[in-house]
Amino acid sequence: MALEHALLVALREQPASGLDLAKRFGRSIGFFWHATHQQIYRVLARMDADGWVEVTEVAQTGRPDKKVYAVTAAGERVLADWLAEPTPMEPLRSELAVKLRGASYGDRQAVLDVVRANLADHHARLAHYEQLEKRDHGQPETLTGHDLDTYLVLRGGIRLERFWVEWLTEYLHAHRSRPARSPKDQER
Amino acid sequence: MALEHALLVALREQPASGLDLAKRFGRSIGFFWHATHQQIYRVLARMDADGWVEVTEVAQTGRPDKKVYAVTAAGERVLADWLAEPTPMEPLRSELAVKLRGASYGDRQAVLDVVRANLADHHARLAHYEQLEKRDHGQPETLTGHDLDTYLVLRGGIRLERFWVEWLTEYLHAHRSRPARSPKDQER
DNA sequence: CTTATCATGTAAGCAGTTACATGATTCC
DNA sequence: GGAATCATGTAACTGCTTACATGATAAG
Repeated sequence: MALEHALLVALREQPASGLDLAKRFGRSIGFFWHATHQQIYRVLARMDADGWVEVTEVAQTGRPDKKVYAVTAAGERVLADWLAEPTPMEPLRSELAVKLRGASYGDRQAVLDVVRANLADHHARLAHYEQLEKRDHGQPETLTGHDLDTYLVLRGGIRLERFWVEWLTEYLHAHRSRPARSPKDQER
Repeated sequence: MALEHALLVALREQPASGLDLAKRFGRSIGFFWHATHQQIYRVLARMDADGWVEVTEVAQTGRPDKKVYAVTAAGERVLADWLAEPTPMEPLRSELAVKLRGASYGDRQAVLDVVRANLADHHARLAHYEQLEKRDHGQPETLTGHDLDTYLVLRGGIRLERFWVEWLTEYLHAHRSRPARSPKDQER
């Protein structure tokens, strides 16, 4: 379970409310982690009870109050300890990969359409990430500390999207080279 | 939820018992899906109740009986329908990525050690997959149908491990080029 | 006047992990 | 005699998702 620790990292970058965090998890941190606001609220409440974070209620004009969370000294210790722990290799769990493998047990063309749709999504994301790279990280050679880490995680996002684009392209290409005998033929 | 469908794919390849499936999920299918035997037993029981699979009790000499599951006609239909459904882009959830991003909030050297350990694991897996490719798929140009799909999913496993190796190598290299001022310095 | 955004939460349920249990057999 | 493998399962728990609820303001 690492949502706690992902939240600690996010809050050390910048104290924030639950909804702020949910939004950030849809952006930069979201390259490799995702969480809904409900889950974030629950975990935040637990972390507060455990003394890892502290809350400041902030009144806003024309908007509901918000609870801004910040990491406590105890939370900093928890995070530092976790960072030094070994992380076991996590197995990827991909529904699309199961479909690629099982394509011959259904309508092949329909699966290829699903693959094409996913390929388009990954292309779009890759373009978006590459734009972020150009916009936010002008001269990466000069970066150090946390700024360097942020950049390198974005690099990971880019590399991951390239992995998807290349793999799905290979899949489509391999099946284009070996079409069904007749266009409307069902495989068997 | 796709474990059901992953099991349907596995059982269409070859009818099997719960433990057989658990073992297979540690191998080829395991490139992109993983499940423990307890989870498999539970899902298998539900699929049996739903009429997606049927059980044959097989007596064995010197071993406990086993229940061999096979996909029913209804199960085949469920699988075919699912294969044609669009699959939303799934966000990757990586604990290691969180550590990369948060490294400056702990002992940087300890995190680099964690990264090195993971890099070694991914190197080993990559070598293993490449060996499988060489051993099981001599001339890939000749493959068609399900054999081609199996090969292409293995290709995905190889590409994914390369992604990890390249990304983690980039991370280590970037931090080797920008060392702490003094060897025992703590970052801040 | 409706929709979207800000902001926080409750409730119900499913998916998945971890620990434990059983009972026989084969290997060392 | 002890450990490992084959084979199936129960029980307890955690993590996470989905649906729903509230109540205000800003934008179209």
